[in-house]
Amino acid sequence: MTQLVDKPRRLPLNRERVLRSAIALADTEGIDALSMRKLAQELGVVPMALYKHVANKEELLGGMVDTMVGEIEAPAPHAPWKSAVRQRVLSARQVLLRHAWARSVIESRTTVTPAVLGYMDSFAGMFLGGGFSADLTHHVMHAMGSRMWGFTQEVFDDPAEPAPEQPEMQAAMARHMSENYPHLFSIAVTAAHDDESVVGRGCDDQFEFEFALDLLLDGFERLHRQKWTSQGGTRR
Amino acid sequence: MTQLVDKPRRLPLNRERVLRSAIALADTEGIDALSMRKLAQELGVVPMALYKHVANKEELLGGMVDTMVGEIEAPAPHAPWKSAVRQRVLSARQVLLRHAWARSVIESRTTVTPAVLGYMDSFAGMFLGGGFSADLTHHVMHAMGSRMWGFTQEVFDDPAEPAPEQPEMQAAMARHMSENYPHLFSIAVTAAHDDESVVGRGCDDQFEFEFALDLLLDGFERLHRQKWTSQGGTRR
DNA sequence: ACCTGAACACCGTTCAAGT
DNA sequence: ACCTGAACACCGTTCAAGT
Repeated sequence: MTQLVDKPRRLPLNRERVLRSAIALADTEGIDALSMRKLAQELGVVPMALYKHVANKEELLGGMVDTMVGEIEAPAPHAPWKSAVRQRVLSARQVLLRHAWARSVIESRTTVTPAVLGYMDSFAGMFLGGGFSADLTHHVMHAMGSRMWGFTQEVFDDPAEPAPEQPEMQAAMARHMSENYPHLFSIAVTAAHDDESVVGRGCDDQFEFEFALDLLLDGFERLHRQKWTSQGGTRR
Repeated sequence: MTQLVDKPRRLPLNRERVLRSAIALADTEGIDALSMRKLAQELGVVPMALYKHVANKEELLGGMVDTMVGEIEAPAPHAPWKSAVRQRVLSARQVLLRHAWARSVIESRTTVTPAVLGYMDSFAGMFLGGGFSADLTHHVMHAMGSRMWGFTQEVFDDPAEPAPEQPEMQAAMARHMSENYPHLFSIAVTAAHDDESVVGRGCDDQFEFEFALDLLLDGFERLHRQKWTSQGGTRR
């Protein structure tokens, strides 16, 4: 009957603790740094111990996405569809900004968990509830794409890198840009225009996101008002 | 002076041969199957031999993207901006369909090579050439996002899996869907409606892509006509 | 029931050496 | 100049064993 208290008897692992720790690790170190081995180390446990609580790495990622989805606000109950959608997307965006890894995990979407399906379902429900036909809702959901989750493909950005301090370097880079990529240069300069920096980072991502979002929502609204249907369009 | 001919003297490696082989491997086996070691094996060479022609894996991927970008049609020289953009995006889409790996490689865009910048530059040039202000062009480029490359975030799809043959299984799945995800179910059914299958794969990706693309282009056109400017909007 | 040790089949990349 | 061998520091995961 020795005292068990003396032993550093860490509370036993469970799924929630594994997921929480994985999310914390991904939040702080980035998704690439999240390996089963590192996660186990973080939890003071041998790698294989994790496999009792999570089938494999894929399921771990799925679980992480599920808890992230849980953080997105529910749709406002009696709001008109447009503001309900808008608010929800922006809420998702806030969550995504807290969990930068979620973007890339959702992109490589081997993870269509029930929670994810549930989110998409309730998302579709906002359009249907707003009187959209099932047909239009379908296309509109596709058109939303990843914007449903609050992110855009940021395929376009940093045409100019931070360029640390040296004004000489910056000038050389600006010249290089203007010579080789005149169009990108001119739009970068315009964006920076009312900002401090000249070439780099003069871009308000939130603004760009809402610009595209509202463009889409306005388009949806127009089609909805016109009772647009794919039968009347060019389908097949 | 022995005959060199007898030795299986394979033509020496060079960057192009490495890239071509890498693309072929990624095209057929998928991007995950592309490792430096497998690629070396394919070329009948030890892994380290590759590093004489390619700095590291990152640069290999960059080179692959560059040759892919080269396959995208140049913009039609005298076409109005809208059809020029439209045609170019659809051409990019054709290329992307040939090289499925390109999507994910561009997404994880550690690869902003000169060729990629060149493509984006000429893309921006189509709007500027159409009379768009630099300001509007900037926002419009962001709104295009990955659609510039001919793909959308296919975050929404296969809510129902192939379901091989068993009609009993299919029925069970349909019931499960309609109970748990009623909204997704109703829009899936509508999409499948004029198709053969009931729940799965009733979706014409090309149609969805063009739907969203045209919605955006129409939106751009409207803003352009209205001489929209971010100063007049809600910016900052 | 839960955790561990040792092992397997992979990665990308380095360094010093071969021809 | 170009390629090789052996090694390092990682992966995810299996299997049989420990408590």
